Amino acid sequence: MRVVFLGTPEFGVPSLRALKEAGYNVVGVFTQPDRPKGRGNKMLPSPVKECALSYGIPVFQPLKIRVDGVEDLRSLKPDLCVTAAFGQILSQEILDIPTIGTVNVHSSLLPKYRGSAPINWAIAEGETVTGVTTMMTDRGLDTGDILLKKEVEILPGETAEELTARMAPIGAELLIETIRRIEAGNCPRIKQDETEATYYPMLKKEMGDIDWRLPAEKIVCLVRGLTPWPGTSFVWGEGETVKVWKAEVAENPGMTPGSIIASDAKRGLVIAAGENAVRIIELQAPGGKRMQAVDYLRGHPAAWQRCEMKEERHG
RNA sequence: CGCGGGGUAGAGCAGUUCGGUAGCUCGUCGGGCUCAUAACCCGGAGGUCGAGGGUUCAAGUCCCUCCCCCGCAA
Repeated sequence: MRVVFLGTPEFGVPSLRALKEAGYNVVGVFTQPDRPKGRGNKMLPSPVKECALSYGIPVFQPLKIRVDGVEDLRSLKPDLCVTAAFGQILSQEILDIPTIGTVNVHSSLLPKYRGSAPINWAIAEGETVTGVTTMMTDRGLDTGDILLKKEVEILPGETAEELTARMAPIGAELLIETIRRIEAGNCPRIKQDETEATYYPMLKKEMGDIDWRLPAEKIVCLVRGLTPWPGTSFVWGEGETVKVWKAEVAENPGMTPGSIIASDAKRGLVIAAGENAVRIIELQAPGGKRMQAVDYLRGHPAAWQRCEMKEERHG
């Protein structure tokens, strides 16, 4: 069976690797073009590209696969296409190429959390269980028929980064099982229940702006869900943006949201929220690296003076 | 060469403008006080100031080169 894999970030790597190790004939890999990344704008290949090259699989990086990737894909004569966090929308023309169809590995329990950032959103919404779903890709956004699902528990305090790393191999395993059952002709295939469906948008930088009027519980979940990107932050005093890496719910003696309840090395950094308060455990100041909040306070003994929070940030 | 911030004791920082004995908070070690404590008091250890070169009587500080870390941009 000729398989073409489409994926970009780290999440897809275990799936690609699993296909190879299960002995499938991966005849080509599509991934996002190398883009200038990081300091100095160095061009960096995607994790999936690196993995593909290590296996000697031909790599294709069309800017828009539905425009300039169609012929390449067709020439590979795939029986099956597999997508895992590819990052581009497939056209019907593309979907029609593989004879069996296109299987997508999606990191939520569909039809919940459709969209490009299901793991982040599941955590941000305070879920305790999520999962991976394999589905037949169709024209819609994560709307295709469900093949197999596997639940994954979200651990207390777990960040999107940690959970993604944990779910990627689970997705890979489910993918192989899915393909085996497709080959065997006994793979379930059920339509998604549209009444149960939820869609969540792409992550944007501004989503990480902390609104202290929200309940502390909500803010803490947002911090976990948006780690490491886009991250959560708030503005401290005179325009200094402080990034929050780790936080927990603390008690609020009744102070107004955004005011500082504590900021010393003994009690830590505690800020009042709409309900309860948020203790910031790990933070990152401009130009600095992430550090324990108490460490930051040691070097900035007057930090408490800059306590006017901007409460009217993004409504 | 995309833009910017930074590297000083185990941790976090000040000192660099204008060269002149290496400082602060915390931790750590020893001692003391207390029914007791994340409290308090006294004392000690711990630093090639990222690396190399240059200027100077004298460089953490001025000049040149390099290395490393971080933010923006996705």
